[in-house]
Amino acid sequence: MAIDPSADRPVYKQLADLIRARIEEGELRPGQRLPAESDYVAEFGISRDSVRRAMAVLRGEGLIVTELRGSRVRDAGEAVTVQVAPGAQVTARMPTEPERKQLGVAEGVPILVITEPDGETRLLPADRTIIETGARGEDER
Amino acid sequence: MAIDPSADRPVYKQLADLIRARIEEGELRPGQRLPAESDYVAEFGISRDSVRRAMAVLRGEGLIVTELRGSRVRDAGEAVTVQVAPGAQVTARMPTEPERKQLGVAEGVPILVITEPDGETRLLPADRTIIETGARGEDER
DNA sequence: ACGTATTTGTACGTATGTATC
DNA sequence: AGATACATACGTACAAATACG
Repeated sequence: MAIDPSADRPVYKQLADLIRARIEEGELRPGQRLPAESDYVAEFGISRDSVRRAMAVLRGEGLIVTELRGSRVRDAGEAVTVQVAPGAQVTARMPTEPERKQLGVAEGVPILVITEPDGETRLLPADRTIIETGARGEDER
Repeated sequence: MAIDPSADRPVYKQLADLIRARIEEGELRPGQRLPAESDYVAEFGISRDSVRRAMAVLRGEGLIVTELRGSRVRDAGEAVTVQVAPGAQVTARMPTEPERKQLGVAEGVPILVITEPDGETRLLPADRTIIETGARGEDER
């Protein structure tokens, strides 16, 4: 399994595919540290630029998180179940940068937008929230 | 309003902030074409690299879409309202690349994941979907 | 406490490809 | 055909944060 620079698919997407597959197969497990960018550069003989693009793809998919010390496979984290009133509307979008900071959401994680019947809106981090609809007599959390 | 390369905040984020503000103020309206990357290069005397990073940020936030002919402000598009059964669970996440293609979702747009009480799951593009919950009995309150 | 190594972040340059106008 | 504009991909360099001896 290698990377073919002459293939139709861009190098960085090939690398993203490859790493994604390793994550999905469990070869890279949640919480586990990924090899450094320079490791991938050395392993596949590609530019750091391409490696960083691949990482950006995976971050955008919420599969990994990257810190200054390296990237690791995101672990699901426990989600809190939130009850919403009947008639509430729910959708989702990506947060803007200020929202992301304010809500403490990682990159690549959408936010759930709940509009209650009374017009109030709530923003919740999608990776830590499951919305349960219209069920009777249950509490949050 | 300009960009200060010596500021703490990275140039590309400053530019993203600036363009985001123009969008939010309505100076750049939905559907409208953004200036070309080279225009921003010229306007602020920064590298194309920085401009492209800024664009990537805004794409990631779902604020703009970029095509080969340029970028434009995403227009909300009509959202379809979907009813879900009481007891259904809803969350959201970013699609992986294959999912994104299969569902025809633009970059920077999350997907809603609906799990019905019977275990069936549905994936829906969040930018075109509003979920309305528990429509059993309009005389709830 | 300090310097060094590691790793990612940012930012510049250049070049080529490809699709559109 | 030519100009324009974005996509990809290589290179370099330095900064900043963290970890380690």
